[in-house]
Amino acid sequence: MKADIPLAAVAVDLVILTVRQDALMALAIRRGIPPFKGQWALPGGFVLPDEDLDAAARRELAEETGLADFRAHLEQLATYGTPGRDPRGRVVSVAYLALAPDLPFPSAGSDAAAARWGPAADLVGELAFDHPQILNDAVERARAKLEYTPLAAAFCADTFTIAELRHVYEVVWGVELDPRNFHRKVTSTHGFVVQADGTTTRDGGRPAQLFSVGPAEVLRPPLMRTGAAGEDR
Amino acid sequence: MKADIPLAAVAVDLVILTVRQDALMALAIRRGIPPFKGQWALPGGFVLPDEDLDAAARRELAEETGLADFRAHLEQLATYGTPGRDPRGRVVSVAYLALAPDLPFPSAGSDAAAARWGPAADLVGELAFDHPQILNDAVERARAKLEYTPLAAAFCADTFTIAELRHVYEVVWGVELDPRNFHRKVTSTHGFVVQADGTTTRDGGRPAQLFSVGPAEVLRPPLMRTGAAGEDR
DNA sequence: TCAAAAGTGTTGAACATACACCCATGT
DNA sequence: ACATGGGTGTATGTTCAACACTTTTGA
Repeated sequence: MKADIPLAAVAVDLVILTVRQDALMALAIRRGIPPFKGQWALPGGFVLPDEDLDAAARRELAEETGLADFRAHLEQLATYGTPGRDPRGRVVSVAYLALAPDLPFPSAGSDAAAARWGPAADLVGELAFDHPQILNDAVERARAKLEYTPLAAAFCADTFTIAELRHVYEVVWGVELDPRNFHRKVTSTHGFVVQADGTTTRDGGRPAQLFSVGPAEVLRPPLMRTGAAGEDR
Repeated sequence: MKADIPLAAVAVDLVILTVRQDALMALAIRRGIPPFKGQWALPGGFVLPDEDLDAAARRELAEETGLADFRAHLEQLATYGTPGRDPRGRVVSVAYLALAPDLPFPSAGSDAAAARWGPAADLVGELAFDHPQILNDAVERARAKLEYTPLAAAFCADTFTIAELRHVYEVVWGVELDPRNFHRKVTSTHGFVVQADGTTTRDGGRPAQLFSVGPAEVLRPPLMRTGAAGEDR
């Protein structure tokens, strides 16, 4: 490569979101090494030579969550490269957004002294680097994507009830949805969910049919818009 | 910076789209230096030390189009960093999407022997590097964004008629829209367009009211969906 | 006066919201 | 039996596609 081309370190940072305890949560890592040692930050790390960006993100996801071959949605979010964003020098960071179901993570990985789930709203005020901005962008992206993709199911287990799926929308959007209209809408949207075997009463009341995500078809039309709540009078 | 952190060159590549001659066109540069000398590619260049990514994109936009202080929409698209995508070595490229009105560009810049507008559909088969993929992603993004943002006006001059705005949608989406329903929809969507002074007959027929983009307000609701054409019988 | 484009009115269909109401389980 | 959540039916309102019709210019 020509000598006069400026070089930079390339990192990937992960915003791993999940719905947990009625809140939208993100995974944060307590930094075990400088800079910002002891502070919370997004999980991430440098891209290896000859490693693809997506592969680096997937590797970090597996490392930090302690789960290999992890069933989660992962997509590139945006790239942050403002000079001075990392005191070590020029670091260009490619941020990724991961949506995961609520699983009890072993967490705590390589250079991390600790890891924790925190409400996204709270973490924005605690993270080091420019990670608050990245987290904000990630949450905004997630909110937007629920509107026109069937991505909400990425927050659920392999099989789920319609009510659990509705809970995802309610938490991510901070609204209440009418259970009856939501049920109709989801089940009548072709390709969104497909009936799975069995029912469950884990939410109490009448047994609920289990569903799983539909086959990877194209789903162009808008899937969900607001649709406010209502009460029987 | 620690010595064992792998470094990479960071570039910005631009997909500059415009609507021209009833087609969605992109700006291509004939490369004046190796690699791929003589072939067509997207305009772009390396990010300077201490230069922000957005600033680098804006600088390249000004350089390649020959227009400084350019009134165009510019947003980050995605980042491409597959090892081997550039034969010179590890190059991570942050792609930007620009939407410009149809202006007669002086074009031809620094290391470019020539520049030309080409239909996006054709250029996909001609570009060097992984630029066909970048162009594809850009067109897809542009198409999607017209649906839920007022961005179509970025393809128009400072003032425009509703018919000109409709033409943008028709070309980008490859559909025909009903002029009457489109007119009603656009003018009744608060904050999309505001009446400007004067009328024009440049499209023939009855003089058309001129409009300009509304003040930078929030426009969350979906602005445009298909809405096929129809004929009076 | 005719063609061509701008713009308004109206109607039937599709869809969304807000509920009443019934169903199937655990306690 | 009754509380709890699952799921269906239905009326009312809103949005949208289709298209008839009027307006205003240039040729």
